[in-house]
Amino acid sequence: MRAGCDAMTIGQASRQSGVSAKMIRHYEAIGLVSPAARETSGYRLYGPEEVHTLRFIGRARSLGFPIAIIAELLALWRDRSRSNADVRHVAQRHADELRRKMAALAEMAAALDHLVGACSGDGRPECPILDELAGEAPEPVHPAGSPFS
Amino acid sequence: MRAGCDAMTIGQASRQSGVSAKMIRHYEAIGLVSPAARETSGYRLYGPEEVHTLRFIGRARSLGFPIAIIAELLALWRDRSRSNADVRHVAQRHADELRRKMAALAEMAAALDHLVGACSGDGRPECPILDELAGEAPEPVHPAGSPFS
DNA sequence: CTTGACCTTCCCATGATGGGAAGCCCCGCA
DNA sequence: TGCGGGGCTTCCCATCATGGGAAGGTCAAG
Repeated sequence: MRAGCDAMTIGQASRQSGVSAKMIRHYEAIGLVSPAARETSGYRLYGPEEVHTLRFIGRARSLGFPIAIIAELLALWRDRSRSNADVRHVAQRHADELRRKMAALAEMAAALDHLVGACSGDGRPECPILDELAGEAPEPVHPAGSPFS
Repeated sequence: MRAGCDAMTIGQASRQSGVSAKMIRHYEAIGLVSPAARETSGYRLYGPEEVHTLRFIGRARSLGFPIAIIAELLALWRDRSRSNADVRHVAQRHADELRRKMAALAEMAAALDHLVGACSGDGRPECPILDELAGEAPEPVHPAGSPFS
């Protein structure tokens, strides 16, 4: 494929990659992608190669990878002598992180469900939810351990 | 209980409430709590009432409530003519939000698990994870006649 | 009086994203 | 050739909750 024949502006690159122009500039500013070539006017120029990279970044973002990890993935992507074990390890660590966050949310949701279940919602002022938040829980939800670390 | 007899500094209030001094000042700055009384020296002074409020905030935070919603909860807490239905509704909405976030994470984790499962991690450069991120997915989710398993 | 712990305010950083302003550029149309 | 509209540039600000750290004032114990 001949490069340089189908250069495009940031708006077109944005549309083709699914990454907002704002984000493309941001990724350049923080060094995630190398500075784009410039038109004499100062406009950034993107070729299919760059768009491909941006799409890679977009997909990684949609999987929740943080920018720092995406930088690692990009380096591995470009390194033809990489080991897929390294890539797998990075992905595995991120999956673990996602599960950690899920567990934290699940814990909150469970506690919240319990409170909501304890509140009749019949329009009176008495409210176990507020009582619990105020620390005046008439009965401990979990017999041991306060919600604070 | 008589108020004003056991005033304390921000550090003590922090220890008793479990909310960091930094955050206590922040909550005051953004108007979540009313400005603390001041010692002649300029030190903030907190009584049991304020500490109680801070603990309320801390518990709500530990359930993942955002500050804006905590402000609502505080108002309801103080409103003796509140309806527990209102409180329940606020809590319910937050629980829904938590579940929404959990679902998003679960989706990412599932996709990631699939990729990790497809990568042998045997040390060679070939890596389905990078292939997928690059958009060169060799096989759809259900392998339809692909040469590699 | 010194020392050390504690307090004050102010600024900055996180992480990823977006909004918006001021100003330049480019293309098409009359 | 001139103009208008849309796209591009940079720069600043906001989110959301939290913390780090500096410069300087205060207090209590030794």
